[in-house]
Amino acid sequence: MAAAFAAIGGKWKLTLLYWLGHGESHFAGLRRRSAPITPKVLAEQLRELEADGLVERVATGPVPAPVIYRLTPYGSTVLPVVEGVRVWGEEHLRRSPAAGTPMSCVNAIA
Amino acid sequence: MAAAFAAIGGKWKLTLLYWLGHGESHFAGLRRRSAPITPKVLAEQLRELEADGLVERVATGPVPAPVIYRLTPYGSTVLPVVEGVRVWGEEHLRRSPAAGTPMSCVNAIA
DNA sequence: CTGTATCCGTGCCGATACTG
DNA sequence: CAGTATCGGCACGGATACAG
Repeated sequence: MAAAFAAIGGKWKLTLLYWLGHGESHFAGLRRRSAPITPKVLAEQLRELEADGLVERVATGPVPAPVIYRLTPYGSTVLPVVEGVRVWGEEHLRRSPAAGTPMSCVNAIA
Repeated sequence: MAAAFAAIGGKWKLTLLYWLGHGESHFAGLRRRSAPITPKVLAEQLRELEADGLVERVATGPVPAPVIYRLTPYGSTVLPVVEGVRVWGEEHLRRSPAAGTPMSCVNAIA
């Protein structure tokens, strides 16, 4: 429980994993899709995901060239979990629409 | 995503839901099983879970009498999600045993 | 036994600005 | 484009003590 939470418990990690589950992406792409995340936080969360072996960075050439982020095979194993959370979250929204707004830590709509 | 995180993203909520999924329990029982949670935080998290309709309090008599907490029918719908997270967390522990110790927010072993 | 009150530390996140 | 640097805030969680 706690271990899982440590790996995917960041504010944006589920969102990032969700988008990466839809295909690899570069920094700016993730930033756009996960707005309004700041570059600093995005870099932090990506580095943590990378440290946990869920995500890998692949450089595509000499700078300036987009750096691609993609799920590792291991990272793909969380997708069902992420999807489960997402689906339940939608149900929860339908049940109590207020859930989307009043929270402080709720900005991303994945 | 964000809505789900708001509902179950507290530090102890997954753990509490897990235990409650194993049967209703009283305050002290939850406190013991979720050690080292403090009474203040336990009360907070339970109240939030209650506000989200996942958990209900039932008084069993005049004080001093144990107050029972149990999942609502709606609360039961998160159990699959919780279980998914838990199972993945175990896998993750096996893969990187370090995940259990270095994190700051990792005390509960559910 | 079931909580509440008070105080406090800090982890997490954010804004802004800057660099290769 | 892909980040890093610096600074700051504040909500969240925690310790301890007390109360019905």
